[in-house]
Amino acid sequence: MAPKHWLMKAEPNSRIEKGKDVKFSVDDFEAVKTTPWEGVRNAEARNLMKEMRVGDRVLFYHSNCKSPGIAAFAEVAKEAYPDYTAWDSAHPYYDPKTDKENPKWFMVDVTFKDRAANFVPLALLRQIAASTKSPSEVAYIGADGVRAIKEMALVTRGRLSVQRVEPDAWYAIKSMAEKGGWEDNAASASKPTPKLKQTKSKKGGKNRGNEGDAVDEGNGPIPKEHDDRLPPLPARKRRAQSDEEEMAPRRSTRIRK
DNA sequence: GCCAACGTTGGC
DNA sequence: GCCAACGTTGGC
Repeated sequence: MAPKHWLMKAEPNSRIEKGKDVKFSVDDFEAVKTTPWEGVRNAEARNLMKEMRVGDRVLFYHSNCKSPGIAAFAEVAKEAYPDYTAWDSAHPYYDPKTDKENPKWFMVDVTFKDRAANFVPLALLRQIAASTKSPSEVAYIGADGVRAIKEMALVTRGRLSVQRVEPDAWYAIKSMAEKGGWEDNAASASKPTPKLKQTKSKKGGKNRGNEGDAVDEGNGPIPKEHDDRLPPLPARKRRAQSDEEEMAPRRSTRIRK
């Protein structure tokens, strides 16, 4: 049967969690090609991964960064199996409440397919979703594309790290990634992003691929775990209600305002 | 099993 | 770095 479509989020910027860098950018993804999508600690996201089948298509999304958006296309390479990182006490997403007899968390393997020739910023998707029709630059996605984008979980709820995507939305985004056509700043329309003159040094050889703009997280060297033995840490890594374990009743440190 | 407090997600 | 939104927790 026809492949289904999904969206999966990863963080392109370095962030240290329990001593490990959870960064997983499109460049990291392209370099490893296939990765276990470990670290998902949210039940709904996990359930969606269990529905995935080999060959399903995946939008690879850059999250929690300066220019969030769709950076690449990928494919499901292996169906859900227990996420062993939940049992590794040294792992950032260790979950002491689970055990091997009765796995709670699952992951799939995902294979990198193509980089988006044009990074598709969340801001553009929001802009499309906010209007009744697409901006003229992306008129080619048609009414169906607009409708489907309006309905994307990415736009309507945001906080889920693994989402279902309907085919029309997938095709619309695929076209946008291929054709582009929008102004660079259309994406950041609502946001005052002063762009400096581009006298900048053109990012030297290492094009980080964020055509969206140069987020560039500290050009740090790619984290060592890039050898094929160590899987990178993709996915939303938080969502772990794990630490705390049995102790620590909720403490009220909340001081807002 | 309700629901308010709490913590996390993640855009901005 | 702020903070809105929202999922989770746990007291009752």
